[in-house]
Amino acid sequence: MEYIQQLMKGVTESVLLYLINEVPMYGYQIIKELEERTSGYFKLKGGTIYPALQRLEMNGLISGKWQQATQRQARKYYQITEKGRQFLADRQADWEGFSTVVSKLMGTSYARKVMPPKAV
Amino acid sequence: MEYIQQLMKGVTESVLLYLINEVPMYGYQIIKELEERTSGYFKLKGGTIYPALQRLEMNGLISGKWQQATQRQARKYYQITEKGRQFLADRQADWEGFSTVVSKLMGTSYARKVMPPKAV
DNA sequence: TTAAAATAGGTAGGAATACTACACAGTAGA
DNA sequence: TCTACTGTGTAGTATTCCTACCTATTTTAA
Repeated sequence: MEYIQQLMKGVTESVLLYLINEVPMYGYQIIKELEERTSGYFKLKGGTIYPALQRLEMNGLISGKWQQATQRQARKYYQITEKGRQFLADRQADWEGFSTVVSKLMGTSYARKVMPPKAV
Repeated sequence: MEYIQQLMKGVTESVLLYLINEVPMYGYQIIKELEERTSGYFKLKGGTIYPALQRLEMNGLISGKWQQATQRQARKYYQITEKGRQFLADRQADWEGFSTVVSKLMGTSYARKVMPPKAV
C-alpha cells in the first residue's frame, strides 16, 4: 500500500490542478472530491494537500480567495491561473508519455513487443 | 523535464526488478538496456541505480554475484529471488491500478466518464 | 446537555529517494 | 597521449509525502 504513496508523489500537483481547473475548490472539498471520484483509491491527508496548495499558489499556478461559509467559518477557494493552465497541459502530456512508456516496458496494459536481452 | 523524474521515483524499483526478472543483469547493463528499450526516455544515472540495487539486495529481493569480465575488471550480476518475484507481481498490480485511476481521473488515454462537481 | 464526529485550515519533523558531482580503475581508439 | 567509454561506488542536496499534532466551528447523536 505504501508504494501507491510513492507513485502519488509524482501526480499530486497535476491532480490538484486538474480539479481546480474544472471549477474553483477549497482544500477540504478536494480531499472529498478525490476520494469520491476514485472510489476511495485516493485518500489525501490534510498534511499533504494544504502544503501542496500553498506551493501551487506561491508558484503562481493557482490563486486563493477567502469566502465566508458561515458567520464565523471561512473557506479558501482556489482558482487556476493562465500559467497554471499551461502547466497543467504540460503535466498531462508528461503523464501520458510516462505511463505509456512504463506500461509498455513492464508488460501491463499493453502487449510486450520488445524482446528480452540475450542471455549472459 | 524534471517532473518525469518525480514520476520515476515511484517505479524505479519495479522497473529494475522487472528487467532482472527476465535475466540476471549488472548495473551498467541495466542503464543501457533501459535507455534502448524506451528509445532514450529513461536515462538513469549511476547515482540512482547503484544505491537502488543495494537497497533491493539489502531487502532480499535480488542477490548479487561478482563475475570477472576481463582479467582485472569485475561486474556484479544480480538475479531475482523468490521474494523479489512476489514483490514484483505486487508492484505490477499497483502500477496497473494506479495508472488506470490517474488516467481516468485526468482524462488522458481514457474517456472521462465522471461529471465535474456542481459549480459553487 | 454533553460528547463525539465532521468540517476547515495549518505546522513540525521524519522518511524516502532521485539527482549532481565526485572518486577510482580498466579498456579502446584517434 | 589523451579522450571516451565501461563499471562501480559515495557524499551531500532537494523534494515532498507522511504521521502526528494543533486550533476552531458546526452538526449529530446519546
